[in-house]
Amino acid sequence: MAFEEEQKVFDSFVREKGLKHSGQRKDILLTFLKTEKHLTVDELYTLVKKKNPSIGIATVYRTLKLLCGCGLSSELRFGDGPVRYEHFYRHEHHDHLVCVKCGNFIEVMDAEIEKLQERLAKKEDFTLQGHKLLMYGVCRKCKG
Amino acid sequence: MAFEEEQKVFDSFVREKGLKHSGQRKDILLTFLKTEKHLTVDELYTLVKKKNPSIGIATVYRTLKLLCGCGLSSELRFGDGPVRYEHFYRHEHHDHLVCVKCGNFIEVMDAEIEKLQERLAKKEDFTLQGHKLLMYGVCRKCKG
DNA sequence: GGTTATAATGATAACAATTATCAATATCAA
DNA sequence: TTGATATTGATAATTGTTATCATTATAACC
Ligand SMILES: [Mn+2]
Ligand SMILES: [Mn+2]
Ligand SMILES: [Zn+2]
Ligand SMILES: [Zn+2]
Repeated sequence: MAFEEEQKVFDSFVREKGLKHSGQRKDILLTFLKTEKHLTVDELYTLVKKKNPSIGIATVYRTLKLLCGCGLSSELRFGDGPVRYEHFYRHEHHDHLVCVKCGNFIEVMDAEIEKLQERLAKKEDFTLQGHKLLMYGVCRKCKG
Repeated sequence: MAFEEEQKVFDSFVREKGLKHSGQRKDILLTFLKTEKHLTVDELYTLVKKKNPSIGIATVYRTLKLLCGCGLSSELRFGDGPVRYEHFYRHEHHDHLVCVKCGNFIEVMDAEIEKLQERLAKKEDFTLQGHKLLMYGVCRKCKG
């Protein structure tokens, strides 16, 4: 079974918090890990049901919260619609170019932008902990 | 009466779209304009009711959509919770430092960051139309 | 000014996403 | 093995928002 490291991260988190393991959590975790996409709860729920048809959607909500808590995942919010979850563990920080035509997005990173944000925060005597930068526009494909 | 320019913007929009004027829309517009805050629908609804107690919240939702449509306002989405509306007309573009302790936020602008976003988009052959940058952390006050 | 087509309104139902509740079940330390 | 307690799935409740619809208001036309 792959994803030993990620499972170890989750195990420590569970132990540390006095939680318990469960088959459902394992199914959800592994399905999430093997699907390298920005998934909604519902999309992940549909995928996990193939492996475990009796799973409840509430458990998917709850488990994704845990995955965010232990640093394996992080939330992504576009306009309205449901929250999306992306991989976080051992994935470099990145921001997103969101295409307003097709809905796809491109992952990008710019060290200078990151640095300038720090400078900006310092100017306001603000301790920066994180940020979300969403850039909207039209992607290459959709420009035809 | 103040805000003649903003009212003119709204008037042209209404005329152009074949809509009609109404007392409610005027009340909502003026209350929005005189309140220089990042308001939720509910907050604005509460304020407008002081002037016009019979107003319905649906009309506030509808009118804020119009204000965004004509460029007088724009939406702001933090984590979860309701959408906030801020002034847009004749307000320079800016981004936000959001304090995770007190919930307040600071408006900031950095021309270099803006420029670098353009560069980043161009590299991906992406036509940039706009962006939302939220920076999370702890503000001066909350650091004690 | 009165007529009339049509847009706007407010109440409220419907909806979507999420969280809370709870009885039944599973986990795991002792 | 036992027993305290965490987890589960179903589903009710909640929140924020949009849709519906009968009634009312607006404004172009005469
Ligand atoms: Mn991503
Ligand atoms: Mn602002
Ligand atoms: Zn596209
Ligand atoms: Zn603060």
